[in-house]
Amino acid sequence: MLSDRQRMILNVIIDDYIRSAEPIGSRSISKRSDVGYSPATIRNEMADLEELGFLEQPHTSAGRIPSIKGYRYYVDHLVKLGEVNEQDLLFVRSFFTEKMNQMEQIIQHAAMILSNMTNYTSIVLGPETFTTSLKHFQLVPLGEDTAVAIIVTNTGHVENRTISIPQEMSMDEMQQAVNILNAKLIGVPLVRLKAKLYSEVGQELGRYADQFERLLGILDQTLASDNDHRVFMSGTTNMLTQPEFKDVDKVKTLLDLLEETPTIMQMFSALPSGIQVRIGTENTHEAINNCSLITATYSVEGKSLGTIGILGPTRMDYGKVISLLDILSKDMAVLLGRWYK
Amino acid sequence: MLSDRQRMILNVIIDDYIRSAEPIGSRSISKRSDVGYSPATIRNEMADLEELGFLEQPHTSAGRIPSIKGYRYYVDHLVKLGEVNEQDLLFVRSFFTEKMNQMEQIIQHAAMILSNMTNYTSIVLGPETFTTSLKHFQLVPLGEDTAVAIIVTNTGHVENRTISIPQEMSMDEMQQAVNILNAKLIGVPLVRLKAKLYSEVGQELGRYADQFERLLGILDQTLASDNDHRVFMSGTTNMLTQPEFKDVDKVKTLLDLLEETPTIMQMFSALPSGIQVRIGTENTHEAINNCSLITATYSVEGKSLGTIGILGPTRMDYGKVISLLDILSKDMAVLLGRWYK
DNA sequence: CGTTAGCACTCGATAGCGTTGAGTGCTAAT
DNA sequence: ATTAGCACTCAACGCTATCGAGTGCTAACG
Repeated sequence: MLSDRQRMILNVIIDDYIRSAEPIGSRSISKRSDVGYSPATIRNEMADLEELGFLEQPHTSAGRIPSIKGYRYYVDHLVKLGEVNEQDLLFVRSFFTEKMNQMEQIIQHAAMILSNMTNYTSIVLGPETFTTSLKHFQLVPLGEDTAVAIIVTNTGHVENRTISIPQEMSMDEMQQAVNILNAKLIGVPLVRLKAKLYSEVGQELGRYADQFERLLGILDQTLASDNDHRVFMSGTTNMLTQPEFKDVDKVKTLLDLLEETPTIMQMFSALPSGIQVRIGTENTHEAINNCSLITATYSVEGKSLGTIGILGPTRMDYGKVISLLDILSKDMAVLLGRWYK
Repeated sequence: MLSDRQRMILNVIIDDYIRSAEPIGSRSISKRSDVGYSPATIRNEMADLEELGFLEQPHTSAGRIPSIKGYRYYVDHLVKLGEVNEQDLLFVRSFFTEKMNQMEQIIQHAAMILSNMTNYTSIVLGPETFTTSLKHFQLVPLGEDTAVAIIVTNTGHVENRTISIPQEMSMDEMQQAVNILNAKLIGVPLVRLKAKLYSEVGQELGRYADQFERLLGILDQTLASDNDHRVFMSGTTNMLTQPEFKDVDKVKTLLDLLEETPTIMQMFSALPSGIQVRIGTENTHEAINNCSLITATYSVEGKSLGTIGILGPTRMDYGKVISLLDILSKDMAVLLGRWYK
């Protein structure tokens, strides 16, 4: 479809544009030592590339910038994965080798590393609920009529909620019910928990009637409240340093989007495994139509655990980001693998 | 120091400027129905006020804007506390009357209400650690060599951390040690916990030697890790809608500041009780030298629990914000009072 | 025939310049 | 003491000219 020379030129244009954020002219390309053609020749090729839809002109007599299609081709065929330099690699690894024994800590750090090394915004989703199961359920009395309900999952995630205990229920009764729940429910995946509660444990606890009903409510509340605990972000303000976000209005819509956890979850859910690149309008949300989102899933034994991603301008250093995500997703998988063995 | 008329004029200028964000001229003041003077008279007074340092002129032939000193005078002597209208009051209260039984939930909501109602950025600090004490300490085994350490405080706050258990220590031994710790340490304020650990419990657990040392480390880790859990923010992007933040650079320095939890903590710590207003350069941090920070502490039985605050441009609706903070801090005190009775 | 030099052309960006109008300070009249 | 009147200032706005980076086309070249 494209000649070697066209590919070369497209490649150079995109590389340069990623660095400079300004339209690239034929002269500047011609001057590069690795390009042996005159500006005129380059111009001809550029005109062709534009006709094919790989390049765009902001206006006549400006240089060319890559189009979405151009970026797409670049990502699919041209990009050289930046061989992450030794130093960076060590940096990444060192972050993970310290005593990092809590899952959320690992995830948080991953987000930080990503945003620090790329200067874009990083988004990390923790493991999906359906792979986690209940490890322990407990009530800790606080005062006369309050207690803390604590749920521990096999991933080491702890969810807690302070609840008020109905007057007519004694602490002892409560504790007894909790014991039964523990006996029956440990090991059950969180998503199936509710169903299991009603079906199996229901009969067993039948005689506890009222109390049981309340406890269910508590468990339910606790489970419902942790939906947003699993999105981590870092470097949200990095966006502001990019020249494409000089306009405050764009910044606002973008930052507002990032604050809406449900939207983020939705964007990240149902992503195919492996590395995905969504360029500009390929993204469903309008607010990021001039952004690119690169995501990588991390998984253990074939099971997808979660997703890490980088959000930056369409003019993004794809090579670097992709290779970084690749490394990091694998490292995370190894590290998190512990919890799932 | 100031004549009645000067005060009136200063008041009008600041009120108008807060609304319009644009320099106020003599004509526009004169035209107001409640001002019976001609522009010329107003001009004379304005010139005097400027000489006294209450007003500033961005440039000759522009209107006047309040100076820091002007705002200060306004806040100290002129501001009419916006009598929060019935509807808003109900709105605030309704937010709190629902089943809101977890401390962090209350605080989070308070931050949300504040930012929603003011369109500025709200910052809320949860109760200081020294008023909270240990309620419960527990280990939940996860796998062969890992466990979750859970600390519950009397405020209903739960702190947790996944830890790895040294090979040479059996779960039973561990559990035994935990039991002793619980027996000895419940009720001890968190800040004194560490000292108490070494002094009192040390001897008791002497024979557990090694294990004890490890457990200490665990408790220590857990306590050290929750320093930033207590700052809540809402409406950070509201800043962007203010005309004084058209400039992306200012926005960035500001948002960066807000992301540094330690700095925020530092800013809020050691604030005198009651309502405080820090205008412009009265703030220590340069990044908010064109902002005003209004804070209110909330306390139960004379003990200060925490702080709620609003960060906005110096051109801020002081009357509204102050009265809102007043109401909210009192409501929060009542609500949180439960935990401390 | 592919490549390149030359040249006219386009158009955003920048600078210079007059105009406008909001606002001031001063003076003299009320 | 207040106000009307007036000259003055200055940012904002719009207009025009200039500049230059970059293009597209044509013709010449190897």
